[in-house]
Amino acid sequence: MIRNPRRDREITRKVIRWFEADARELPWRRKRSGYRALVAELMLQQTQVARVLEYYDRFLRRFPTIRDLARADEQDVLAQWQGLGYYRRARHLHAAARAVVSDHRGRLPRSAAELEKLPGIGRYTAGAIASIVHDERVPIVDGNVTRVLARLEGRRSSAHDGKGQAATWQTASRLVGHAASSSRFNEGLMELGALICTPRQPNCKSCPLARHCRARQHHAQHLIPPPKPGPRQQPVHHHAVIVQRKARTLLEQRPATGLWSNMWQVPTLESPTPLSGEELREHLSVPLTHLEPVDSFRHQTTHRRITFHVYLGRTRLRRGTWCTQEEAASLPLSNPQRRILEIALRA
DNA sequence: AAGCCGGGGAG
DNA sequence: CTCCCAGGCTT
Repeated sequence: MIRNPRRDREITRKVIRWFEADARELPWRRKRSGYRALVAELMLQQTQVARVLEYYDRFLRRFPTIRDLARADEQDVLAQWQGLGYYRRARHLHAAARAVVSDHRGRLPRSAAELEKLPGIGRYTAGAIASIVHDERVPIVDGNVTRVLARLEGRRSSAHDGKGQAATWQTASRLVGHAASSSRFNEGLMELGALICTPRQPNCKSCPLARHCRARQHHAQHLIPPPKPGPRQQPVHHHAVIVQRKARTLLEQRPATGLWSNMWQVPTLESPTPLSGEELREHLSVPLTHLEPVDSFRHQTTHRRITFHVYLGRTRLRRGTWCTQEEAASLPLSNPQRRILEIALRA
């Protein structure tokens, strides 16, 4: 590794200048505060900006301060998060807010080291809040930065394994050490990855770092970083039974761990294979007097290919949580379960 | 080090 | 279809 401080400083200047000229106007950039950054960063974990835009302002209107969030019921927080995915983030955000109120007098810590002690905040998120809001000189590495720096340094191998990530953190740390503004350099590097140095067809003609980019010098932009093999999706079958009685629908809460934890659903039985009506009636948590299939659809998550088999059922059972459509709308539901309630509305 | 956790958009 | 996304936690 050849050190070149002049090159490093030039790179940080180029990134900062480009960012100041071409950065998008995003809600969390309008006003800066630790709380606003905290909400934005948790929502943005493994989630694209366009998707977060649909949630960010609404969430802040519902929970204007970190104390409002700490006071809220977890089900309310989950309901605000509904549809955004990775719901553990919502519970982490809620727990972090409560920790800040109980341990820090309601003031979010300013240093990356203190922030990283909060639930749901790892090295990236702590560095992002500390550097972007408070200009602390700490590096950040997310998916965008991994790609930008791998190309900039022409590191073809192992961008995603332990060694590759360590090298990327090293590079990010070295560069931010030369930056006139940690805030604008760090955010600029991510913005560059999102807008210019994109995974498939990077727009090198518009890139402020084109002259410094080793990958471009070797015409290897498309080879870096090598694609990361994803997990294989297992096929599973969810048999969901709509049970209605006097304009109310029977719902149950999912377990506290695993997929869609603590969220709600119509009585649903999961199985590796499709079940017959008899098998479904035998093993469903609710005794049925009637059962008929009405619909089916597919739903994908990172680790599963789920086929939802939707049924209409009847029961004599009176116990349980029977909800009107309005009540159900306020509960946290997965997207497929929300779709099933739409089917129930037409049934 | 690898698995788990959502959902949608791009190509 | 595949790959990716302002990752973190658990095992």
